[in-house]
Amino acid sequence: MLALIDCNSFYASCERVFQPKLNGKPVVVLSNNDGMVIAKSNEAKALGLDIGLPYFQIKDELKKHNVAVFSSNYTLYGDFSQRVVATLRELTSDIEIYSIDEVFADLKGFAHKDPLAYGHEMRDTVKKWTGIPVSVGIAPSKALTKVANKLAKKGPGVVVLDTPEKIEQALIGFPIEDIWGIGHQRAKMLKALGINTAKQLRDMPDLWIRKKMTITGLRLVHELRGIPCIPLEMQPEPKQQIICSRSFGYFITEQKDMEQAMTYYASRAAERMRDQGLVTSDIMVFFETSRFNGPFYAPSKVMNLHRETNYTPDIVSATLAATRQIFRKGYRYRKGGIMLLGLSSAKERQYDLLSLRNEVQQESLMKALDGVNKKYGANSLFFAAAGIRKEWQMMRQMKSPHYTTNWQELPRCN
DNA sequence: TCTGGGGTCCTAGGACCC
DNA sequence: TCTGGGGTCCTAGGACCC
Repeated sequence: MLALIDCNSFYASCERVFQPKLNGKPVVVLSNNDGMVIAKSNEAKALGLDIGLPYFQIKDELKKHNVAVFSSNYTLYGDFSQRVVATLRELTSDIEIYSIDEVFADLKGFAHKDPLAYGHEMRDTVKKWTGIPVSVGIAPSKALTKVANKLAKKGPGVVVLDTPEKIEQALIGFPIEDIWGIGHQRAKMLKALGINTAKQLRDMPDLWIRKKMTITGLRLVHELRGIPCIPLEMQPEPKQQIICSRSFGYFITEQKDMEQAMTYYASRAAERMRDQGLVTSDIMVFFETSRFNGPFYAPSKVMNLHRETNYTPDIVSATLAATRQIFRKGYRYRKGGIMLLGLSSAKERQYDLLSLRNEVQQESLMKALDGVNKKYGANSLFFAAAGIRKEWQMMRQMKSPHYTTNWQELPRCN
C-alpha cells in the first residue's frame, strides 16, 4: 500500500501559521509580481476565486470580501515543506518528495497497522508539529492514492481504498478531469467520446488506450486498476534541466537592461547547478514580448559551449553573447530567462576532461583555460569541476557593467 | 539510377504535473 | 497599466549510417 500526504491549501496554510486569526477566513497568495492568484484557501474558493485569475481584475472583489492577500514567499514555503517532510520521516523512512506540498510513502512496513488509523496518526502528527493541515489518501497505486486524497480533502481527512469494492465505489463517481495525468486536452477528447468517469476510463481496452493516449495513458489506466506502474522514487534523480525565468513587471526595450536581467538569471541558474554538483554543456537564452497583447515575439537561442565558441566561456559570458545575438530593438519585452541543458555530474565531467586524448580537443581546452583565465583570473573556468568554486567567487567579484545582483532595482525604461 | 530495411541520434512540439 | 515559475515524459520526423 502507498500513501499520499498532501498539504491543504499549502501556501495559504503557511501564511496562516503566523496569523491564526486568518483561520476560517479567505486567503489568497499571489505570484511573483503580484500578477495572479497561485494559491487559495477553501473559503476563498467558495467566493469563486481560483488559481490563474489576474490580480488587477479581482482586486476590488478581494477588498469587498475582506480577503487576506499575500505576495508569495517561497523561502517560507520551502522551509515549511522541509518541516513536513522531516515529520513524516519520523513516521516512515520510505518516502518520495513529489512536490513542495506532497509526499508519497510506502506503507509496506506497516502492514500490521490499520491503514485508516495510521493515516490519522500521520495527519495529526504533521498538524501538531508543523501547524500545516494535510490530507491522506491510501491505496495500492500512486494514481489511486491521488483519487483517495481528493476524496479525503472533501471532509474525512483520510481515505483508504484497500478493497476492490471501495476502489470501484470511488471511481464510479470520479470525474475524468480530476484524474492525475488527465489534463485539459485529454479530458476534452475523452468526454467527446462519452467517457466521463474514472471507472469508464479504467474499463476501456488496453489497445484503445495505447492508441489514443500513448504509453503514459496505458500506465495510468493500469494504475487505476490497482496495478502499480509508477514506482516510488526515494532517491531523486539528478536534474535534466534548470530554468531561471521571470516576468519583468514592466517592459524592457533596451539591450543593456536585457543584458542585466539575463546576467541575473544566469548567475542564479549557475548557483543552483553548482549546489547540485552539476555542470552544463548547453545554455538556452529566451525572452518574449507580451502574449496578452496580440501576437508575441519569442526569440530564443541555444548555445553549445564547446561547439559555438572558440573557448569554453563561463555561463554569464555565454548568456550575454546569446542575448546580444537575439535582442531586437523596437520590441517591448515582458518576460525572459535562461535554461541550462545537457547537465551532467561535475565529477564525471572531470574524468571526461582528464581523459581527452584527441590533440585538437586538448589544445582547445588549453586555449579555453588560457582565454578565461586572462579575463577573470586563475581557474575561473566553470566547466572544469575544479574551477567550480572559483567561478562562484568570480561571480561575486566580477566588475562587469552588466552584472547586478538585483536588477529589479534598475530604473524603469519607459 | 533505383531499390530497401533497420538502427541511432537529435530536435521540436505537445501534453501533463505542482 | 496589471496575466507564475518551475519541471517531466512521449512521439514524430529528419539526418545519417550500414
